[in-house]
Amino acid sequence: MSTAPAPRVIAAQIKDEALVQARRARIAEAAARVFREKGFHTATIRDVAEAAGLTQGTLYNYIRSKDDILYLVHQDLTARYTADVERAIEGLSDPRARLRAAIRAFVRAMRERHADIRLIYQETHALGRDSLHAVLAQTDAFIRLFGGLIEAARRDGMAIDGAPRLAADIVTFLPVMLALRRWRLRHALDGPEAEDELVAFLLRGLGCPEEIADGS
Amino acid sequence: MSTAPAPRVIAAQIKDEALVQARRARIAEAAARVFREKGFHTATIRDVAEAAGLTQGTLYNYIRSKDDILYLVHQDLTARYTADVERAIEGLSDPRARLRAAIRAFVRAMRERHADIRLIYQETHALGRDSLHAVLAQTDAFIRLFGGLIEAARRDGMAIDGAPRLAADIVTFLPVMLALRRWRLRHALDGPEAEDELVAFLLRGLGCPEEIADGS
Amino acid sequence: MSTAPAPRVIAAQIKDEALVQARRARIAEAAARVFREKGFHTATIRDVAEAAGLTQGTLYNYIRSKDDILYLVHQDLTARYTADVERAIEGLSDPRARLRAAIRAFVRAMRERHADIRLIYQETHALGRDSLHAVLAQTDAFIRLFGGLIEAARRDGMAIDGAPRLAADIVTFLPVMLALRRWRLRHALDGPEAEDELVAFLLRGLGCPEEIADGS
Amino acid sequence: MSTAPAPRVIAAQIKDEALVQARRARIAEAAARVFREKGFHTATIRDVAEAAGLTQGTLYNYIRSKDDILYLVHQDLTARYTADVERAIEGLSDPRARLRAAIRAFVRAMRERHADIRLIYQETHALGRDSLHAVLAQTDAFIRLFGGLIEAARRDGMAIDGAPRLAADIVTFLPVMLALRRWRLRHALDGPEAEDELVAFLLRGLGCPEEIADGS
DNA sequence: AATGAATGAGTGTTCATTCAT
DNA sequence: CATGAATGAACACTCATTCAT
Repeated sequence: MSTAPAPRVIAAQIKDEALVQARRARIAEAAARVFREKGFHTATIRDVAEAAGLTQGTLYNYIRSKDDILYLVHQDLTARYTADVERAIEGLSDPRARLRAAIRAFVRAMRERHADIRLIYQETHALGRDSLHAVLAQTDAFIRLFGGLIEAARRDGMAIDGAPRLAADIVTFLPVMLALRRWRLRHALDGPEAEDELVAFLLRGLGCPEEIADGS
Repeated sequence: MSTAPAPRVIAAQIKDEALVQARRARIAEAAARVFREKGFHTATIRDVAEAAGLTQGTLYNYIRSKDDILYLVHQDLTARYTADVERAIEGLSDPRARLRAAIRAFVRAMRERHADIRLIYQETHALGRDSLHAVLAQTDAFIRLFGGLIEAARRDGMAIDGAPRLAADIVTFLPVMLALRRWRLRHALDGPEAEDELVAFLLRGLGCPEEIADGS
Repeated sequence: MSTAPAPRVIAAQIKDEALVQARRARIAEAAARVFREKGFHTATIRDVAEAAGLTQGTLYNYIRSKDDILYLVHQDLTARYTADVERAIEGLSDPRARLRAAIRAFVRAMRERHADIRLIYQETHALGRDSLHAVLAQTDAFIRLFGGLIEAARRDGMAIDGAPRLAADIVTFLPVMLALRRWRLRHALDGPEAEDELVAFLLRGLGCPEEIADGS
Repeated sequence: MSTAPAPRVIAAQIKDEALVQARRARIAEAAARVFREKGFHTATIRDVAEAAGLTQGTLYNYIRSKDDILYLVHQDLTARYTADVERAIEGLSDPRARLRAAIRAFVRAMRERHADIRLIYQETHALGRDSLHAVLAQTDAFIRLFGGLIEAARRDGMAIDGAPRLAADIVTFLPVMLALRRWRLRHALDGPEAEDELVAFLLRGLGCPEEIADGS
């Protein structure tokens, strides 16, 4: 429902649009795997092609450059956690319930998709100018999705007196900690407990601690 | 006061220890500049040497590999924001005041050192095994510094009922947003305002909102 | 009338001979266009196929290799200026008039077909062994055509006392200057004037300057 | 004495200017050899490096791109035949003698350096924009050198009534035939004979056939 | 201790050609 | 007879690292 930003167009040598879609999905998936393991710069096109079950030459029929691959990965991974959140609020109509569900879903996504999230935060800067803008636009749309949920909850009467203008940013950033601090949290506090604490912290910070009671 | 972790030892060709220290400081500073601009992988040893006013050959008298340089940079930048915080609480003895001052200082450091922080979060994964462990240990010590401050404040009677075990992590992660979301915040909410909102949010999240009143 | 050299045979996948002829004409024409713009090596088979309105696969039904295309182009372009000259002397029977008309026509062809001529002189060396021999034989026949015209004029009484053995070569080479030195002549001396000067120079060099009077 | 055009500057990684000069001379010489044999596009950087007795990496310390090498070759070969001509007129002061000597020297250079000349005429179009302009400027200067010689001879009283404005171009183009038509002339008319005929033809074309008598 | 030239393995990318449908 | 996806060998160029002076 959120206005999805126009994705960057990647030119292909292949005419069969359905084939292009399918292959690119496979490439994005395989590349994500490779990049997670070795990092974008260390990974070679050869690695990606092999992981995707394609030859180098064939790979280049579907993308134009290594940057295209990185863009494909970003686009795909961002779409995934966005879908997680959208799916979580799909049936709900109560604004407060929608916000709570969204936060929960996002927090969970950050924990479950930690490797993907780390990849994004590490390699976004390696994107070319156009790819970067497209990805940031996509991320921006996601953050604004939360902005809308918060605004609706407030209009519905929820008392949000904390960080009025930063709220959407905070809510979409703090949970990233579960991915970027995993090296530390894994040892200290694992699993869903961390999720619960984070959700509570966020709601309290927003100024609506009472929501904790009926959370989850 | 916090137990500083043993730094990784970098072997040098040069005997004069003072010279080694001085040169490495210059290298770290120059490399940080170069890496911020071009990223670690894109930057070449030549770039770093030139920026440091050394020749390539000379550079290699003080470091053993490109990874050493990245480690030097991490070590240096991490030490800087750590020092910011330590300096902020230096004269203070009241546990609550110490915690508040530390949070403030850290938030400010994240905003002012945004380029350095972004560099750290983007390139840490490029570190070699040993360098990575050393840097994570350093970061861990910093987080534990906050853990200690929080614990002290609690013992002093501060009501911290939010995220007891995650508190130190949250406090040392959320402000990073000022650096990593700068592409967005710059347009929305610039300068010290964002700092204030963040501090308030953190304190509220910790469960001690009354602290806001006498903040700063 | 001159004995046209046996052209190199290009094997085709297609049985319909008329279709093969038609397609190859289109390919030669399209390829010439592409090669003039980008050069033979820089141009891709894809470029040629597109320019000819064929797919890559179809293209390969009419030629066997990229070299075949280059040969087709050479063969075609050489035939064109040869036809220009042959057409110019078609109705004439007076040997001296025939020679003069041939020279004029060739000079004009070099100026008008400058792009084609440049293409020939630049890319002939890229031809494979067999193609090269075939093209050189074709060119040789063209030069011998002039040799015959000169010989006939001499037998008719024209005083040709200059460069008796090189005459045909000179006459068929000097005008090429209008194509290969176009980068310079365009600025200095454009259009038909250059043609006139060249013709006069050639006749004077051949030792029959009196021919200038009734030229054109 | 002629105003040499400013050559294109090629950036080097090496500081020792004398070394750069020496190496580049070797590279130009070796590359010319390789390009003559295989052509510019077919020759690889590896071929050139090997022929120059350098490793690939070292080669790139003295040039920036393959285009640089081609430029180096052009610049070198053009300078060679230019030097041939300049050397031939060095001691002479009589304008007519100077012109005659220059023509003779150029004709001889074209025959002796036929392989280099063919290389130039085949590969000039492969030069990049800047390189091309630099080379054309160099060639233009050479042609203007002849323009000056012709003008001086005319002022001295030599009757030049043929192709006044094209004279310099013709004189510097026709002899190229000895290189570009070598595939034909070798069989028909070899050695110095062809040279003599060409010189005679040129002088006759210029309208001063009496010069033939005291030629050579 | 400083210099800077040499090295060579490695990388992204291209493209002529083939062939199953 | 047409199509267009697949192939893989090849190539220009980079750069961290070494080492003789």
